Amino acid sequence: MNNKDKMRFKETFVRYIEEKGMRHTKQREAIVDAFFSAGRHITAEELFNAVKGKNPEIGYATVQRNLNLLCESGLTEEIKIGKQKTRYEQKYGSRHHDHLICIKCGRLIEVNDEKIEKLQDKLAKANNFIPIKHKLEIYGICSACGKS
Amino acid sequence: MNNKDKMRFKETFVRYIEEKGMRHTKQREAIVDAFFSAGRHITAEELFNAVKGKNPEIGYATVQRNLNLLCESGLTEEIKIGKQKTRYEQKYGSRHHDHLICIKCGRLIEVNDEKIEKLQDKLAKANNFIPIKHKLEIYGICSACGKS
DNA sequence: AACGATAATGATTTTTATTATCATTAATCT
DNA sequence: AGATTAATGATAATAAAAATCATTATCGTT
Repeated sequence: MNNKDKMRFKETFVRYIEEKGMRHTKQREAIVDAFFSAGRHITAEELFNAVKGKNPEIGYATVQRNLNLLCESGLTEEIKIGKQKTRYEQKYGSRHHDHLICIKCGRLIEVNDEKIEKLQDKLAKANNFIPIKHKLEIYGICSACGKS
Repeated sequence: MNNKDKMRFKETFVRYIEEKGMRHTKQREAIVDAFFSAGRHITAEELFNAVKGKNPEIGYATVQRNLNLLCESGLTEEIKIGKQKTRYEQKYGSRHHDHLICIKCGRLIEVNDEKIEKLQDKLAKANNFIPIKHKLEIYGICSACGKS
């Protein structure tokens, strides 16, 4: 995700915050910034530690709360895999994608298939179901783990 | 799921138990039986209450443990949706299927599309990924909720 | 059928992630 | 600047699932 996307992401979030009559704070800013410097699929705890580097006074609850806010705004999404703790993935600037999940090393590979997307919509409609979003996870062995 | 399937399911489970050097107990029997009488997507708590009807002395931990065993054996699968508590779905005798999930009423609709299945395998292989299983969940509004 | 080894049970505690509480702080409006 | 009230941070509460452990029950062996 490039810098332009980051700016847009932050602007979108600020707009969301303002629309809900919420306030802009140093902590929110720090959390959103750290969210980008960190890896694509981060846990609340990891993000907390990352933010603490520059803002030692930050509280865990604040990080958790703001991650929840980001999710509510639709800019971010929770990823839950098996017994792992919830990870957060930012959605802005990245097209929708599905995940290949390695059951050996836990690697997440982002993939997309337009045909599958279309067939999913068709499948939903055939059941008089209005599709809003979907989640496709394929579990298996990644190329690295397949060699050993 | 008919009675024949139930018998096969139980036999398969017994075989699994024996292979692992585990023992057959009244509680296991009662839990597996209740698992069938109950709905298709049941929580550990619901199953516990169901079993307690006929076996008041059953412990919660025993139900949980045996559900975990069923999952390990592959006969049963966990379904986690949003913040809901884990539900368990028996897999034996029912072909693989995906889920349409109504975000209004929570209804689970089981669906299947052979074309999607094949494209998924293709997608995985294009990434040098060996697919083992997958999970497709389409969230949206079901026909009943769409009317109101 | 009784014995012994040990798996399973059931009551309870622990763990772990997330949410709620609440006094204090700080952002925003007038 | 002052008032209002949202946000924070420390902590407690929740809740689901897993771990612990003394007791019970299963099952192969005799």
